[in-house]
Amino acid sequence: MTQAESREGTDSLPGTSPEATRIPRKRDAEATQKRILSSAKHEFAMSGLGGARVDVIAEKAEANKRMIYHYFGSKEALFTKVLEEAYGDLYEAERKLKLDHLEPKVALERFVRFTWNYYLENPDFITLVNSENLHKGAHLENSDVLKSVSKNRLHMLENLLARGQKSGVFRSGIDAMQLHISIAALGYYYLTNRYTGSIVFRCDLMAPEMLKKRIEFNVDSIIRIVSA
Amino acid sequence: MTQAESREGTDSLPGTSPEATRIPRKRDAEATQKRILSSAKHEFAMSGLGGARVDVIAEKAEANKRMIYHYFGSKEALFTKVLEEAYGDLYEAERKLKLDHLEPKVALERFVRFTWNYYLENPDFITLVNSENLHKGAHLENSDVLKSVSKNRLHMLENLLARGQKSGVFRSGIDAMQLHISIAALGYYYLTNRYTGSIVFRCDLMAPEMLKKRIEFNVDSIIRIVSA
Amino acid sequence: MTQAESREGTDSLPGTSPEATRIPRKRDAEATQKRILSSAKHEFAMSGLGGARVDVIAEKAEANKRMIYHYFGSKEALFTKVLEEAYGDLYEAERKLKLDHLEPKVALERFVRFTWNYYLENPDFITLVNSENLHKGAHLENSDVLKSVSKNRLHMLENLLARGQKSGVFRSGIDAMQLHISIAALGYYYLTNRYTGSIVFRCDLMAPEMLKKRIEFNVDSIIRIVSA
Amino acid sequence: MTQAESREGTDSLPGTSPEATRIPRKRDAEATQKRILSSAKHEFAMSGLGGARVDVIAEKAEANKRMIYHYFGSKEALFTKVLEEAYGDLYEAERKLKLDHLEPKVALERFVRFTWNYYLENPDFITLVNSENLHKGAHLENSDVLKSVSKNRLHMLENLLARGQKSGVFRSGIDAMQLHISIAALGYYYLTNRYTGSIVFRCDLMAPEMLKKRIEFNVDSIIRIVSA
DNA sequence: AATGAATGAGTGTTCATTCAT
DNA sequence: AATGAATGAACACTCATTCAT
Repeated sequence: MTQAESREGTDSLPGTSPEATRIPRKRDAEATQKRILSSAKHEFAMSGLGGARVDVIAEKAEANKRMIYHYFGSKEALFTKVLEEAYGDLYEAERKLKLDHLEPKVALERFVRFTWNYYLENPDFITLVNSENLHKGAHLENSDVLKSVSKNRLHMLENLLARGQKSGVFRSGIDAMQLHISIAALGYYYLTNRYTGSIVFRCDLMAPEMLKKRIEFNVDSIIRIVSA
Repeated sequence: MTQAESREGTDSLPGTSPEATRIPRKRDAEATQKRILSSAKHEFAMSGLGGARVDVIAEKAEANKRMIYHYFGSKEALFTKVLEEAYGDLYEAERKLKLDHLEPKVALERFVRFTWNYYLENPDFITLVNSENLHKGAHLENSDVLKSVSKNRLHMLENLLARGQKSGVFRSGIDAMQLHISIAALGYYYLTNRYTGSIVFRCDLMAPEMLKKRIEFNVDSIIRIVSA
Repeated sequence: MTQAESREGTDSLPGTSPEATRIPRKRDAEATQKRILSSAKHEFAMSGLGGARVDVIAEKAEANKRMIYHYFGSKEALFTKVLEEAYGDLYEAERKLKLDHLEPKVALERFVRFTWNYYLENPDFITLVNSENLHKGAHLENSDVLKSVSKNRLHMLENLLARGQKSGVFRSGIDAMQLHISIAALGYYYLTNRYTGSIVFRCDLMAPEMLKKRIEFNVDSIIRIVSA
Repeated sequence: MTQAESREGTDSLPGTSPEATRIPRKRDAEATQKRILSSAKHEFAMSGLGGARVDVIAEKAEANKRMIYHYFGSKEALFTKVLEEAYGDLYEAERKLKLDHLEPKVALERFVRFTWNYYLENPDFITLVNSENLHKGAHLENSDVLKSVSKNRLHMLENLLARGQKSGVFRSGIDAMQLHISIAALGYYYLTNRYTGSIVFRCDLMAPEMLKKRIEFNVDSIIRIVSA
């Protein structure tokens, strides 16, 4: 199962200006893989693992179907790769937040809003995760990538809670994982079930003012949950 | 889209004579439909709409595949029926709670625990709802059954909040729908993502002590959210 | 793996004449299976297991491709069935020979000629067996059908040899299996390699006079081998 | 299906000056071709023409797939080349036997044993020939190589028979070709059908003592066939 | 001389659905 | 009421071969 074997990296000859003379990518193996991954992500998110069609993924990636098997081995392996990337992207975005220097309450609010916005702006993530859970986590179970990427994922929130407790704004005894899950839950559930929710509650849950209402409710809820 | 409410329940009451004059039990058309629905619910929950196999549904229902088309018209219509039943069951269980005579805080806690337990005991519900949302609610969009069954769904919570506010235990200005969604969210998210969650957080989210921790955290959270 | 499940057999109501009123075969499951088997035999013989095309088999059987999987489960299972039938047919033809009442030498000659003619008239048999041996016997290894059908296959020849030895026309100490194999070999090899043979020996091995020459040579050879 | 006879062989006619000064061992083009041929022989023998995979042949030859097309033109042309080599090797081995100075009976026995051993030690040969015959000899039909290599193939046996007849140990009127074919047949058939044979006769035809039994039976049979 | 990227036509197999009884 | 037979379109995946470097 070859993948990303087109490692060439530092081919910038000394003297060539920084990004300027980017060599046009041999015959574009890397670009093809990227297009396939992107297309696959979209299709898997839209239709689930079973529902997505390899032909469609290939077509939308402007690649030959055969390339998918050449680079990823199978539909399921491609799905795994897509999931790993999706998690990786989220975690990287989380890490970029840099909340350590902010006042704990402000930092927490920022994290809640970030999580909400990430779901809103990356609707694929939610459906991908749902798909994987429908399959009982079979594709990530043995994923070293996910394991390495999700290591120490609670550190940030733990630090934040510790700081808040020390300064007296947060109560003590809060389980970081439970809080983390809750922050995700309040946004995720609303968005993943927006269709049935809109029918059941007879209103458009995705209307801008509804979205605004929801994020404010969530921020307020989380603050209340942790407040001293 | 046939309805066929399939009423039968407790048939042979003690004391009724042998086979007596009891109406000859409409063959077992009704029973067949029930078996199909039950089998379909399980299969759809397990594999999604696309992943479920009509053959398997028929086989597990000990019915002929043709019967599915005879009674329900199509796989999608069957899926719709299954969803309607699933929602109907939840709402009926909710209605049976009878929280009106309880102290507001107690009643709310009871509702949170009920919701959590319902998800735990009816894991099919969660995956069915996920499936329908993957399909953008297409099967329930025009469902009169769902509409009628979900009418006034917030009444109970609204009354509860009003009572709590009047007695001073709940703060004012709480949006019943947002709260309702949050109560569901805190349980639903944890359970629907239990597989990826267990990988990411490196622990068995379904271990009894973990489940206990979670429901207590949820109850505490909701109470904090509404408390005055 | 359903197969031949359309057993209905003794549906001849008492009173209906013997074979006369043959019921017109419901919706012809049996006939379809037969057509598929026959078509498959031909295609497998012509192109081997790997080379045969399921589509072509279906088409030539005037059946839907799906039926192949309905009745036989897979291409390989179909191949197995074809092999079992092919062996069954040969053995049945062998059994019909009734050589017991013939003078040993005459009987042996008859058997040699029969074997040769069977190969000539059933060229499929040879290529099917070659195919199966290319696959190291994987499809017949666990075939109960073959095992049961090939039981006591040497009896006839053993009896024949015993009779001949007693009457003094055959020498003693002849291994029935080796002889059996040799009888087959002398015909089989000539016919299975008729194409390369014709090239190598620069003559048409299938020309009528060549065939005649060959069978006479074989008869003579076998008789010499066993003669006292 | 392009043929592209892939002529390369002996193109440097003796006397052409230019290249004169000993060609510097064409890089390792020659070695690559050899590795490809060897790998191809094995794969074709194992899986047949249709079943062999160009990728696998290339991989096992530690060569690039493209090289196969560069040197041989097509899969079928490669197959042809493999066949030609296989026949060439057998004939060369035959020629090396030098039976002319041996007593006719001894010489014949030696030839029978040689043939058997060659099949045993070169199992590829048998399956290759079977494959080609499955394809009706299409790849060797127009092979000048095979034609030239198989010229006068019967000479040796004809001489041997003549010598034996003259000395009175062999009977007269024996067709050399039929005998040649029979010698091959008795070994070839046993070995090519060893898998189905072992199932049918319920014994391991490849067990050392069984092989011994067979070759002795064959030697004895051939001697009886030709004896005066 | 040698190689990885790319392809289109095809493989066996599966599916929801309809037909005939 | 119930069933086995039948179907056509599609599906994931494969292959020999060619292109570009």
